[in-house]
Amino acid sequence: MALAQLEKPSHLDKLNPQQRRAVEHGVGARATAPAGPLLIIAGAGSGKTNTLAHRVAHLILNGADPRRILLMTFSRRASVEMSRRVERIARTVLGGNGASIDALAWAGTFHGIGARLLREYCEQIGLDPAFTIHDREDSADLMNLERHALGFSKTETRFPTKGTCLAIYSRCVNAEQPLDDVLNSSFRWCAAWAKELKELFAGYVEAKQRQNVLDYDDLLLYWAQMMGDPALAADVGGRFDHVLVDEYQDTNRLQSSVLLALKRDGRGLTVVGDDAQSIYSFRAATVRNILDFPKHFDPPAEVVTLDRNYRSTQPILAAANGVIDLAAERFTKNLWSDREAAERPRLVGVRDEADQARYIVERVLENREAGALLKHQAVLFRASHHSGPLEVELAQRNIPFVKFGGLKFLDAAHVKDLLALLRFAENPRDRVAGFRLLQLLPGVGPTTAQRVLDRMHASTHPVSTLEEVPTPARVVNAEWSDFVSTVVALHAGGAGWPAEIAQARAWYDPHLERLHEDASPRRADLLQLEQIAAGYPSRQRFLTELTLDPPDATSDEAGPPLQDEDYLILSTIHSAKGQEWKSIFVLNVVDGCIPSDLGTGTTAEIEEERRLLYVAMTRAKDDLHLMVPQRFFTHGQAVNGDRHVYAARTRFIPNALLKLFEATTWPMASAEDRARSAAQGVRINVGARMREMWR
DNA sequence: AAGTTTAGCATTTTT
DNA sequence: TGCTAAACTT
Repeated sequence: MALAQLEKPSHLDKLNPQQRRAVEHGVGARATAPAGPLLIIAGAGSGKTNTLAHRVAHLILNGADPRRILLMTFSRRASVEMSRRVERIARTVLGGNGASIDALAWAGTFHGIGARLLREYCEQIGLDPAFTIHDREDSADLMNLERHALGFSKTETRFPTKGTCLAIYSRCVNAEQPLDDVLNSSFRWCAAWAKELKELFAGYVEAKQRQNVLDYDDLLLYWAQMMGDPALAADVGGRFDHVLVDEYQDTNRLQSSVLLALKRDGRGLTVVGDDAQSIYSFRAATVRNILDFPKHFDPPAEVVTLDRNYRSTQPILAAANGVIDLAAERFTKNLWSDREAAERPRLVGVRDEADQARYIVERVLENREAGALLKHQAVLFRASHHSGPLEVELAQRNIPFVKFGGLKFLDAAHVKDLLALLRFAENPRDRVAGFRLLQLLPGVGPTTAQRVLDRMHASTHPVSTLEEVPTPARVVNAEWSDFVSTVVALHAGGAGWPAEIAQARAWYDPHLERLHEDASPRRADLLQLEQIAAGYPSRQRFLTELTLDPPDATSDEAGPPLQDEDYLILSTIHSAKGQEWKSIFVLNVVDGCIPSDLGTGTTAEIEEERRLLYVAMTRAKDDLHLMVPQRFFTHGQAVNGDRHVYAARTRFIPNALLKLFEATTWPMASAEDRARSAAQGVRINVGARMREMWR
């Protein structure tokens, strides 16, 4: 490895001076210990991923042990990409001869790394190693069980729904704020229920512990708690020489607590982010983490700012800068680029969502004719359902597409059923899984299910207790014994993985047939699940990884396109984070969609919506189309009804910014049409109108 | 106690 | 509109 230092460090040649500073910070021949903390403020398209990957590779090439590097990214996708790049850079430098470097052993999301550490340290912190992890919906279900048990579902005035309760709980944990503060700041309408909520949360926490399950928040919370013990903290922190965190603007208080506990003096710590792209405050992320990072340490962290954009043409950047310039608070500098281009981004007025879809399809095909792959073009939107009409148009015109964000494969009932069986076999105390599973049997309802689970729960060997439970009154004997023996066999794990999933599917199949009219596409989904399962070494790993990184392919009849096929990208703006495409189309750039009219409309929320538009715009390399449909048809009427509302261009692009755009209408409007739509210049809240239709 | 029907409800973004 | 939860029937 030392030889690498003697070679010309060609991998640094392509970096600009700031990037190079970020990469080389604290790395040198004389440096024996990891350097002090580093903050990289990296604007959109400034080569952030590349810089971070180079830094990791550079550390390794200078003798850092890749097994002692912790790299935390926002999503699994980002983590895979980062590992790939690090390896490529290192391989290039070392040439074909040297054995390739060890892969990064500790690259993943905060939650994924947390889960892994907790499995490893579970004995020290009194956690059963067979714990299972609840996804959001499972957590809400458990919250609901508790909500019923405490009688809050039958209150005089309506008690918050399970989802709201979980959201409140989750914010308390992630923001490290007391319940009263959270109620006051974010859930004002639930403030009257403070006492009951506290009781509910206490019950929820106890239930989780009894059942040996953790929710998403626990993965961070337990980790943070573990770091509260000096000996454990030293042990865990001592495993890593370097800790690097990507997308730091989207981390929350709890995550920063974990991080600071890992590296209290900041040595070896690198965080990267851009406050202008902070879009996850609904998940309790706070930009204060990134802003306050330098002064956490003495001496303060070194700050390197990357403001040269390599992605977008200058006119696109000018427009994006224009939008973010109007933000109430700005911390980072404007980006600059030397990618000259004549074309300004387009602001395209269309009549309605159907025209919007037609315009996009035409443009996408045109681009393809001109040589741009579909994969290099993306349609972005605020909310998952905004792409509905476009999806219809794409299907009609036979254009393949993949959608990111929104409904997950795992949300489908049949997939959840099968996973419940596997999870119950893994952890027979998991009540949410058991409750769902038992009720699949004809003749078992909530009461019987509860009774069986109670009995299992009272025992130290829940599975052998299950074997002793007599067949419930209305259940067919054969069905019951079939069920019990399946659970027993899976729990024992004799068949091995992934054979177990075939076993589970065999048991479930008759139930699938009985419960669903459309059994065959669902069966195909389960086969696909089995394929996915084969890629994991064990049931536990499969369940854990699947919960932490759910596949986002929706199970359309067409099935997911094959890898070598070309397809158009559809994505929520949130899911588009960190990515780039040649052409970008942003749907519904109107008030009511961006900003979304949901939420209470606080200044902070509005500002986040502005950043969301900024993120969407800065994904574009060569062309950018912002779509502004004028009419929205309202739901709840016959297909050819014409009740509709008018929308106004988003408030984030006021008249003063119009010079930065090429304003067009499509199809080419006649003079009267244009006059008429000009007369519609009233700003109307579309979403509110649409909801009013149901009042 | 299960299973079915109807009434009432909210309706983003995700690890 | 599409879903969940309460009310109703078997």
